[in-house]
Amino acid sequence: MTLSDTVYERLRADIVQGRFPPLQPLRLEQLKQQYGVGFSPLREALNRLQGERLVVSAAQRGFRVRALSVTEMWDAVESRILVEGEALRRSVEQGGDDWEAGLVAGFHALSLVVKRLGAGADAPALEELERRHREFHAALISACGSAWLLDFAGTLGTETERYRTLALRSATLRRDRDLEAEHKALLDAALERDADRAADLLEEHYRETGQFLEQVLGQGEAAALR
Amino acid sequence: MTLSDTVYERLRADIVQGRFPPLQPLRLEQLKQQYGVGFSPLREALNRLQGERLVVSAAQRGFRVRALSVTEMWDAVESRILVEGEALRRSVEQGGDDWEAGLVAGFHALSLVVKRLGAGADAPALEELERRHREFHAALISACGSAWLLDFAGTLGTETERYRTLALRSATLRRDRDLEAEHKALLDAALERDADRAADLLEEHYRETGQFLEQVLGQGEAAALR
DNA sequence: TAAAGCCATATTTTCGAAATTCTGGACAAA
DNA sequence: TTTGTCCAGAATTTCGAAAATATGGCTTTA
Repeated sequence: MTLSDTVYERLRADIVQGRFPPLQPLRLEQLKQQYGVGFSPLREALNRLQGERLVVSAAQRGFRVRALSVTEMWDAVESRILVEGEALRRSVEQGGDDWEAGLVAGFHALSLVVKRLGAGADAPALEELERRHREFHAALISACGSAWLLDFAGTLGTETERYRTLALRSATLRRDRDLEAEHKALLDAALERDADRAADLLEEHYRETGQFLEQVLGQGEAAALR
Repeated sequence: MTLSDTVYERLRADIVQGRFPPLQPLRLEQLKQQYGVGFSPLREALNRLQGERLVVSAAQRGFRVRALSVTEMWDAVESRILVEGEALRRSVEQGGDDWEAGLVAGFHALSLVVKRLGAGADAPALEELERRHREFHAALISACGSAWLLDFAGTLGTETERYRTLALRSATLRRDRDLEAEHKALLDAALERDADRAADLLEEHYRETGQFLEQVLGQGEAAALR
């Protein structure tokens, strides 16, 4: 693993988890201090992040964290529904035993951390929740057989993760929403090989999240979107 | 425009048009000579190309041109049908006067170069054809309103372009296929605001191209896929 | 003969200095 | 007052050398 790779991962995490707010200029001199590396690995990492649409750059004017907006959030959510919906359908149709095993394992791991959390949820616990959530959804579509769909799903996943971390800083999940039940229903539909129902549930799941995000972002953290 | 940008575009064109064959190692010293720049802009360009999946890299082992294969080609084609199909539907539903104007203009420009080509087609003429073809398809989906779908469509477009340029070097377009008619039908369906028909035609159009590519790649240029 | 260790060479990766380019404010002219 | 120009400071971009790492052939050993 090169220095570039390390710095890439650290920068990525710092952006996704909102430690660099949207639109913040990423000054090389400062990052050099912060991460303790030279210009070269920094610029390489930033160029790669540009490909994932986490940063933007203008010639001779350096890099900035990409902006967030409610409009853009809905675009990401709807695109995700399209891409992951199709990937899920294919997985349900083509997935083998190992796919099913991965699903069950992923759901169980997610349930455990959800229960453990209960009411109190500090930052590292939320990160763990986010990670297992991501892994469960990755497991759902893992047998789709398309590298491109998985690629796009990954990009959209980190994109929407930016909004989730932003929202969860100011609000806690609505009590009237039973996330565990939504995931359980998704798991059941997948195991029963009901592709249409699974895709519908996934669509519903993501739209709900979108509405939640819109609500929170609209009121509380509007400042963070500028 | 920085040196990085320039070198990025040149490298990109050289890969897409097959002047660097698949799997070819991209040695920095050689590229340095070839493009007359230092290491920094080269590595930045290569890192960005990695994000577009045109090159791959392994730590301490440099960069290579990404491989091509028939399997991967079909994945790209099918993903393209999904993404552009949805984008086209939305464009047909939401597109305004300027969208229609762009469509008609794009189709006309494409027809002109197709007619001018006739039988003889040298390399620069083929590049022009490819450009207008790309622009017509871009115009079709340009009013979809989704930055993400346009982004994915662009990536898949350059990916499939790699296969087209490879195939067109060894084979000429089948005579029994009337590309102009296919495009005309697509244009008509779009202008008549028949989203379903347009999407079906687009799907057909891309699948036909896929079969053509499979045929050519399977026999003639199989060596180029390794 | 086969396997393991080692060295010379080729290549990538990183650094810090130098060159280039932008920004914002002060000053002058209309 | 407004507009335009110029300059100093700040930031990005580029370069070439130095450090770190892989590769392939050679020798040694079992």
